[in-house]
Amino acid sequence: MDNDNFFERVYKVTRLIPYGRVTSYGAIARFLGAARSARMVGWALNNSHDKDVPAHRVVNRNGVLTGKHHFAGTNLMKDLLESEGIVVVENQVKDFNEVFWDPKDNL
DNA sequence: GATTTGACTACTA
DNA sequence: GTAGTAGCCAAAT
Repeated sequence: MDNDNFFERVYKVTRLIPYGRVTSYGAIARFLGAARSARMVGWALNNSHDKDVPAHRVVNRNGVLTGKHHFAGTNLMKDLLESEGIVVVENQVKDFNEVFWDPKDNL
């Protein structure tokens, strides 16, 4: 099943992120019950290369695109976010609190 | 099987 | 408000 692994769970939640919205690693981790495993979320997304996971919509709690360096292009993450209507300035999401989406909102 | 790492978060100075 | 350190859990080597 795709729900057996922690990774798959992260992918599923990340895929639930609506258009023009972003979330934080901690939010996803907490939603999965691994409140203190935010780093695991990042690691899971690292494996999401083969998955259809919008990892560019996941940022740290500060709204900073910490993982942009892991993307193919340096500005790929920023470009993707801006394409969704999200304003990104200096690798940081503007109005992060407004575009922030919590997985709990899906419940 | 033990050690290191890693796209984080929270606390403390 | 900024900077540095500690804690955390799970996978990779």
